[in-house]
Amino acid sequence: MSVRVRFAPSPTGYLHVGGARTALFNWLYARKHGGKMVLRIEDTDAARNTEAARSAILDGLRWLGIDWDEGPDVGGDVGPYFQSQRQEIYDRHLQQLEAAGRIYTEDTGAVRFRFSREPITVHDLVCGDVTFAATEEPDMTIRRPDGSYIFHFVNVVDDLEMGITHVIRGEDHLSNTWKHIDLFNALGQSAPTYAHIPLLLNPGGSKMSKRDEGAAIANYQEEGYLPEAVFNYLCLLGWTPRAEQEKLDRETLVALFDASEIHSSNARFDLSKCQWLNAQYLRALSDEALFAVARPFLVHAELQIEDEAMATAAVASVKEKVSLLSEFPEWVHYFFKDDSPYESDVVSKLRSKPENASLLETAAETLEAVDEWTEASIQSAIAAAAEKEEVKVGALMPLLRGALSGQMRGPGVTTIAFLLGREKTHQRILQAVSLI
RNA sequence: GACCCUGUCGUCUAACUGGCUAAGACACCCGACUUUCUAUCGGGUAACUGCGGGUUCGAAUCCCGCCAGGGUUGCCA
Repeated sequence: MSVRVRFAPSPTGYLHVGGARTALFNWLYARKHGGKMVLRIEDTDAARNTEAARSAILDGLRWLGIDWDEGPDVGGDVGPYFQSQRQEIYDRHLQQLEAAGRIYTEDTGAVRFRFSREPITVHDLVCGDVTFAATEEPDMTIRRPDGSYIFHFVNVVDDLEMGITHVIRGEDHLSNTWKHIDLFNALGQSAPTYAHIPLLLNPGGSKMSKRDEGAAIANYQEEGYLPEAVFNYLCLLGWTPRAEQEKLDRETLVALFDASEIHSSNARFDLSKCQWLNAQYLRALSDEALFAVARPFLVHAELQIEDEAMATAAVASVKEKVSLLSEFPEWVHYFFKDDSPYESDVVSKLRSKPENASLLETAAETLEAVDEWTEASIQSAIAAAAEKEEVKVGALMPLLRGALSGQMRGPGVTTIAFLLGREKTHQRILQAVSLI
């Protein structure tokens, strides 16, 4: 029997990291075993079921590169893939339960499922065999008086109808799984194989909630994470790929994935490691690819991109210094704007010695005299200025850095000057001198 | 309360069926390098493996008890 897994989010208006990781583990399992990934929208709660809420989930999944073989937008043989459109299917299964004598209707009109009240064992790929004693809970409601159905029932019916072979979901469902198995049995079917994966906890140690930093996948996109980095990081929580390094691409992760190696203890979410991984991915990009992904962030910061080649080089010049795309503007804005203020440590550096003015003026002169504007010629012009002023090159460089960029950090000074061009280089040095 | 899952550096995790000095990554600290850095390189702090018993020549690993954290216990999903 070929593998069929599913991710079944309810439309809440955003994709939660925990949900994303659940989707991701399902996806890995499907791809690893050549199975099908089904996406089903659990929108039985009409109040929350909006188009915007639904697309937020789909967008999040697509951004992460998690695709589905059946579900919204792609269709499939066992649809519809929205629970809100499956009423007749549920009605049919309710009748089946009725025929089996397993339901009864309350005075209020709600329908309850009669538990078998026998011990039930969940055979779980992650947690092993977990046995629940015969329950003493009241029978569970599966249909409301208004005719709509409750989660546990529709979830089971859909998994059954959609031929789901493996249910990979958060551990918060483990305690209710016996109810699902009871339902499967009552419908004369055997339950799928379960794998309950550990929960994602916030740094405080409780279940990640909407409010926690990093809870919504859309935030990662906005803050300049690359989807492959987030994908990679999420894999590392609760599962250890057996590899030399931790930066691993999708194909490798699929190849290494083994559901039985998923841990059973919860994991806290560590944003700084996710950032570190993102930095690794940024560095691995070509200059062109990096510029393509950084560009929207430059535009958002209102930097005017006139010369693409220059902009590409500017972004590339700080590639190793940045871990999020959103950090680029603050590192490169002076390549695009002339009115960026000098940072305070730059001003104090410039004013630290009275002779700094003449040093810079000399540099301006030797740079003006350069024939061809290349990094090499810029380097020798600066060296010449230093020699003329009888100081070390190392004494002049920081001044020039501050004068040209307004910052005491950044790419090499010759690179800054080269990318700025002869004219702006000259202007900015004189501007700095006027500040002294 | 009851039931379920879990417990190794601050965090994520290693440690084959019990066997080297409990390993790595992130973070942090220090140093070096460099014209600078949130970069790079090097080094370091950090876990009596939750606690207490037991089995064993030997326990992170097996057993018991306790404690702690998380989860479930809806006419939410």
